[in-house]
Amino acid sequence: MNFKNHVSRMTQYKATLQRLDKNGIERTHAEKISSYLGIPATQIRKDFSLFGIRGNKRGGYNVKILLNELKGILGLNRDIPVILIGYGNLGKALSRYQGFHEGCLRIVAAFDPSVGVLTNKPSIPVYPPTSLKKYLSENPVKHAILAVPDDVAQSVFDELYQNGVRGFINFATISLNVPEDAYVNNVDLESELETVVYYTKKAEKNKSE
Amino acid sequence: MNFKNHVSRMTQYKATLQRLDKNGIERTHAEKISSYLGIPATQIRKDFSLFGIRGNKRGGYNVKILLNELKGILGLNRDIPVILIGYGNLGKALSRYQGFHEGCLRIVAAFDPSVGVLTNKPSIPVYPPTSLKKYLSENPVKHAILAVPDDVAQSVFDELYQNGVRGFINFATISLNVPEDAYVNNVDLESELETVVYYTKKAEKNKSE
DNA sequence: TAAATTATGTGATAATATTCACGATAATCT
DNA sequence: AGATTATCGTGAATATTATCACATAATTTA
Repeated sequence: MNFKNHVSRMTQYKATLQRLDKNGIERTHAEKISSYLGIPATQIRKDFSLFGIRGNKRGGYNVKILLNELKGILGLNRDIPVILIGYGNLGKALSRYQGFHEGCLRIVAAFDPSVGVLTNKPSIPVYPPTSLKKYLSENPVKHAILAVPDDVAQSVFDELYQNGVRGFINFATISLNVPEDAYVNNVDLESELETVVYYTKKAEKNKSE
Repeated sequence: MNFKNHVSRMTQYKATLQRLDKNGIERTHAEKISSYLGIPATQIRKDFSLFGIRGNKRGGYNVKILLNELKGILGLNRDIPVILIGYGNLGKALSRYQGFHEGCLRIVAAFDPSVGVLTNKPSIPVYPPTSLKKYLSENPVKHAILAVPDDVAQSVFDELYQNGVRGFINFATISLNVPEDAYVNNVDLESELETVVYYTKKAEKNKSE
């Protein structure tokens, strides 16, 4: 079983529950979450069931408890340090990305060859790639964001893997050669936009028929 | 039928074919594409079959022809202008994103309230949000990238929709209320990174078992 | 305290997606 | 030319994922 969609939905549930919690809401239920996310309530319950989450017949779910269960399942109930490789435009954007400041994921350092010529003061420490090995031996970070050009992506990946990093989000548009005990989530922004073009055409056509 | 996965794979095939073409390669075949993308060759042929793409028994596919067919199916055989809403860090990164410079997708303008106080010279024209309506009446752009804060995402979406924009990629972490004839692709970077945490744990465990 | 109501939880069912198995055919070899 | 090989194309089989239908439990109402 792959769970690909399940897990992605679980993160959405988590985000929704965080919002509810922040707004001081104490109880919720599948229909409510459904209305926020557009995911059928029955799907939500099925997902919960699959991961062993139980609610209360009548009365739904306690927001704080559910949120903690979701965090536990996703492994997000502790601070997780992440390093950022590549401090170009995308890297900078990610290092300041709102979403990361609220959750438990922390970008703790960036690595980029242009470290000497940075004009604006970066919001996190930026080191030269040569110090990567030393850094990882002192700070055993398990997760990295690859925001580097395609042509160096594989070699950067290899070095990170050799120094213990196992989880990656990869913005380069090549598919990496990945050992079994590592995981890479490829995010191809161009491809995402291209699917938009396809579905938009389709949505407009459906409407006019 | 939703085709969600099919279409996303089709964009990957397109990207691979573009690379092959750029390298001057004239013929390819399903196994070759498979080795680049890690998608089974039989899946690739099945996808092609579904969209009516035919190759040559023995001899595979002509790269240029296949590439054109893929572009045609995806609607990417002409220049497609895209506007960018929100010229913060993420917006800037996207406007300079390599991927977009090679394909047929062009970010033609950005809109941001901070237009007056930009320090570095932007690579595309940046206008204040107030000129959005006028711009769209003169330039009927159909696609937009939403890189705005959560709290304004829905109202920005509504204004764009009212002025003819129908395809969106949305980086805000709220789910938008979307009319039937529009399409929104939500990209939640935090969620993407969270799934990495989950699967990395799982990959490491699998290995050690 | 019995009836009505609101939600959950899950087995059964339906819908989708992927992989397999193999026939067809074009290119190459002998 | 005939045999051999590489590769496609696709119906059938399998696996995965989502939805439905409904039994069940907690709460409220009368």
